[in-house]
Amino acid sequence: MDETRFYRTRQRELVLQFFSDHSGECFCAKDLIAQKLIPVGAATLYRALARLNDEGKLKKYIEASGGAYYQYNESEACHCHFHLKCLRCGALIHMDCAQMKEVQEHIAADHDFVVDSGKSILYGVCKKCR
Amino acid sequence: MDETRFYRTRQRELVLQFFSDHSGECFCAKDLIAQKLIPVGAATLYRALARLNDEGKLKKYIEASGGAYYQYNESEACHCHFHLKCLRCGALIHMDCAQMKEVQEHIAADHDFVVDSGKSILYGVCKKCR
DNA sequence: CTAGTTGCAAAGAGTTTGCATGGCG
DNA sequence: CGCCATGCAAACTCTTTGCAACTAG
Repeated sequence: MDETRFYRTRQRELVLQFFSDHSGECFCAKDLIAQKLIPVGAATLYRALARLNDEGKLKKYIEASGGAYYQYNESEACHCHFHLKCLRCGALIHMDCAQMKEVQEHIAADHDFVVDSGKSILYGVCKKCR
Repeated sequence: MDETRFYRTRQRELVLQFFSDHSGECFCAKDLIAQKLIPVGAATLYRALARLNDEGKLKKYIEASGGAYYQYNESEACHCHFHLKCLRCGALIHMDCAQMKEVQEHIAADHDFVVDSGKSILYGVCKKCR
């Protein structure tokens, strides 16, 4: 049994609370620390982000430049939810679309690959920036 | 006029040659340096990769962990070429598939977003790892 | 010869880790 | 109380930059 129990601490609550208050927005650790958006030590913040991501409460994205961004994850179960990220303005668009589910099925059937839409971001150029 | 002319140097030729010889494979700067795959100084390698990417001769990808990977760019025009990356074994699968072209058209038409397949990686689990 | 290029080493940026102290249960 | 979590600072990793020597044109 490798049952480890975790404490519910003020700091992790603060982090989760912050993201919950800014649902829909993305933040990277660097900014959260530099702008002191969450009153928590840097190391603790990194540890909290990693754990909350593991727990599925936050969603982690890798941005085009390679930086890690986090966002509050409201819809755990949605598997037809892809993200579109504009390379020009940086907008993150949530694409809830039934047809994309078919795409996943196609890839699974014809390419033997199970896509995790939650971890995949499609990069391109949005309407406004074109 | 800010016309800067560039020299054709042995080092940059070596880098491009290496990628050309390993067309279809991806490498990150770190590995190229650590394994001494190209007999060129680290700084020079980084500078060469950046420039060759700017020139369009190499293609740069950001991997899930945030690391930058480069690949020889043979077909500039191919826009139906997506990549599948296995989250377990790390395999990078090249998916040349006409149906994905339709997907891009769908996203463009219905979501007003032009996807750059060369910059987008779909994450998931490959056949072997399932 | 002139200006871009190399390579070393040092500086940076972002993230992780070690360890003593603090706090949840 | 035991054990996990915190926070500081130091360590790390990957990448960029400064600079003197070098080389393509």
